[in-house]
Parts: sequence; structure tokens; C-alpha cells
Amino acid sequence: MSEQQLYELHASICQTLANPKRLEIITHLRDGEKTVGELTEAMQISQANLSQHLALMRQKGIVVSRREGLNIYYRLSNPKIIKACDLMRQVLLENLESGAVLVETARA
Amino acid sequence: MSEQQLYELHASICQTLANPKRLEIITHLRDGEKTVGELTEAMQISQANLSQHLALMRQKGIVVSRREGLNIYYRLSNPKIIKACDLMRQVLLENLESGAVLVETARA
DNA sequence: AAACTACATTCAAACATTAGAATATTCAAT
DNA sequence: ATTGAATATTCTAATGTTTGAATGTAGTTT
Repeated sequence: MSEQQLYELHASICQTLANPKRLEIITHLRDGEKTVGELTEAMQISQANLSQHLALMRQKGIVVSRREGLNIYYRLSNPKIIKACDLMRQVLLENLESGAVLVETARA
Repeated sequence: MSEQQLYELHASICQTLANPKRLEIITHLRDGEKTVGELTEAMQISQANLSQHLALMRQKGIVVSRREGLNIYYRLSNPKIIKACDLMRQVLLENLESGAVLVETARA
């Protein structure tokens, strides 16, 4: 496994976190597993679109799922994901406080 | 500032980290500031493209720069960025070990 | 087995990102 | 003022991402 490949995989994980809805999913899974239905109710998103995001996160190893009857439960694959997200949010908040970042509706 | 906006800004930071060359830049800046020239030499990348990446990282508050004569020095804006990257790399490595992720040339 | 519930997949249009090529800017030295 | 060195910007083609709409699948109930 080359350094290059590691950087690509690492970037691929970041890419998976680089979406507001997916970050919100992570927040909802922070305290334990949830079904797709629960997530759909808790979030402002269509079931189909939620499923798309979950599929991507599953592919990248961010979440894992298990079926129980009709329901499918999702959970984070690794608690370090929460830590990483928290750290990035801290960076964000500190940048906001120091006025280092203009709030340009997020994507400029 | 709404939750939504925070998720968007957070996603925007992740997006900025979601590129192999930019992650490599972060690695090179891990132990202190470097000039654009030093980075260009250390990496397999054109000066123009490096400059594009640095401009993006500057906009998002990931790096800051200062000029000294002809050279421009870049450094990470916040050491927590290193911590966050390290955590994500740990998640990646643990996923690889558990075989939870297929190495599909990174982007599938 | 038909109908239902919960979830997933596929397709396509809109939109965003990437990197090379060319060009511009900034500062320093002469 | 010109030249040279270091870095930045602009443009553009190729590629990747996102989302709604439509449809598919797996398990359950009757």
C-alpha cells in the first residue's frame, strides 16, 4: 500500500464526511444505532435520499448496518469518527470566533 | 447561526480535506511553516496547481500565510487540524485491518 | 399468494471540483 | 525602468457529486 494510495483513501473518507446531511446522520448515530425510519423522521430528508447517503457511508466503512425484521439498524463503525468530527467542529468554531472565515453560505 | 449552517460549514471543511494533495500539504506543514517553493519541491505537483490548493485552504481557514520577501510561508491555522487528520487516518487503518473497506483505487 | 411495510437501487439532470495551460502579480535586484 | 524569481489567478475541459423521480427488493401479515 503506497503513501499515495493512503492519501487517496484518507481523502475518500473526508469526502464521505463532506456533506451536511451525512454529518447530521453521524450526529443522530452518535448515541447508538437507529433504523432508517427513525432517521427519516428525525431529519428533513426523503427516505430515498437518506438511503443513498447511508449506502455511500456503508461503502466507505463509516457506518455498518444490521437487519432486524423489517427494519435496518445503522450505527457508526468506529467511535473515533465522532472524535474526528468533534475536532473539526472545534476548528470551525474557533475559526468563526477569530473571524478567520467569512460565512459565505458555506460554499464559495 | 442555524444548525443547518453549521453543518454546511463543517461539510465545507471536510470537503477541503477531501483531496489527496491537500492532505499531503497538511502533512508537510505538520512540523511548521514552509514556503510554496519548498512544498513544490517536496511534492509531485505543479506550482500552479499547488497554489490553487493553497488558495482554497486559505479561504476555508485551514492554513494561513505570511510573506517574507519573495517567499510566502504557509502554516496550519490550528493544531487540531493535525489531530483530526490523525484520527481519520486511524479510522481508515482500522477499517483496512478489519477488511471493512475494499481498496477500490480509493474512489468507487 | 397478495398486499403491505421498510428500505434500496437506478437513472438523469443540475451542479461542483480538479488540473493543465496560459497569463498575471508582487517583490527584489540591477 | 527592466529583468528575474516566487507565487497567484483565470479559463476550460474532463470528471465527480447530488438529488428527485421512478422502480425494485426483502421480509411480514393476512
